[in-house]
Amino acid sequence: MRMSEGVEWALHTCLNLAWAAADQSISATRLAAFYELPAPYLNKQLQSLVRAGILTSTPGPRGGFRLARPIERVTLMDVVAAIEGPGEAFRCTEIRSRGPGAAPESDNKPPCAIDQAMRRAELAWRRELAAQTLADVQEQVLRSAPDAPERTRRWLAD
Amino acid sequence: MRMSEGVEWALHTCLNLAWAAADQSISATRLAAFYELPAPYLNKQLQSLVRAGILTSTPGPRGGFRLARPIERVTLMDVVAAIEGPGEAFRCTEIRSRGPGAAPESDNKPPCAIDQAMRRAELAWRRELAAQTLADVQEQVLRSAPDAPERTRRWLAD
DNA sequence: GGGTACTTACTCGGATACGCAGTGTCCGAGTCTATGTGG
DNA sequence: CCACATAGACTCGGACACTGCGTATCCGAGTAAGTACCC
Repeated sequence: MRMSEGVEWALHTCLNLAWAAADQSISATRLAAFYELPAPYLNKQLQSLVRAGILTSTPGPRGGFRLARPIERVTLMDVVAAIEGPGEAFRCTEIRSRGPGAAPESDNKPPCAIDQAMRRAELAWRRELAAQTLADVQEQVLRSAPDAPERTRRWLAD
Repeated sequence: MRMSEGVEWALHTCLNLAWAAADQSISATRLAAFYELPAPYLNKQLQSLVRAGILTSTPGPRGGFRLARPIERVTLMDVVAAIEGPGEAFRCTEIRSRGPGAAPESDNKPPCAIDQAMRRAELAWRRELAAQTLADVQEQVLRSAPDAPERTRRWLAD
């Protein structure tokens, strides 16, 4: 079970957009160059964020991407769901109702106990992701590297 | 991010082994037939469980698989780790230290804030998985379908 | 009748193909900007 | 000098190849049981 690498890219990029001026659009090319990432592929991920309503995109020269809303209202769950999709990691295929060991019809009504247990764990994961906003992460970065914002802002403006 | 289907197979199969007599080995072929699963592939998954110390295998006629220890001491985390591997879903590739936006050397010492946040969520997931044993799931099944154990035991003994 | 060697059939275990999602790349539609021209 | 038309360049957006992992399968090594045979 491996999460898409695009999630890491999207999170870092959203933070970079937060450091920059709020009313400034930054092109995918420049955002990609900041980390030496393949620009077209990052663009693909950013489009997912636009579809999810996290970013807004403006075409044409001087265009690019910007945050659709303040990062205080963007949770890690939002970004993960935008990139990875809303589907759950564990998907019960109801094998209990197949084969000679299949339970009678009446027993299929109660939910699969294994599915329930796995869902409970995954719900804890999602809850933790939803509890943390990008602003929280931003604050954490500020504490460990106070000069990061200014340095990022300068490079993006260059 | 999709979890391997083998996890579901492994969990159901471990419960089936728990229903059967503890000192009885059951072959992969019969375990697979119970749900009409491809026997060789299920065998592959069971081998992972053996390597993880959850099952023990005995070759030769009348051989097969059996639980290595009572299911009270087998958590969902054990099974998931055995099939999916110990690696974490989100893996920080440290893109912050690449490219022109790379932080100075001294700033690389503090851990990546994004990595920390993602680890926190994944830790909650793992904690919830480790908190539930197969015995808990078994008990849940008993409440919703009290006749399932006897039915499973009979079919496997047939 | 009892012990022994052998054959047999069945089991796990690892090595081998196939398919699909994630990864990476490319080109086209749209739009703003800058320039050159005419009034 | 100002307004306008035009050409240009830059942007996003979706459509097109490639790679790696998960899926599925097969065959060989090993073992216990059952059997036939000999003492």
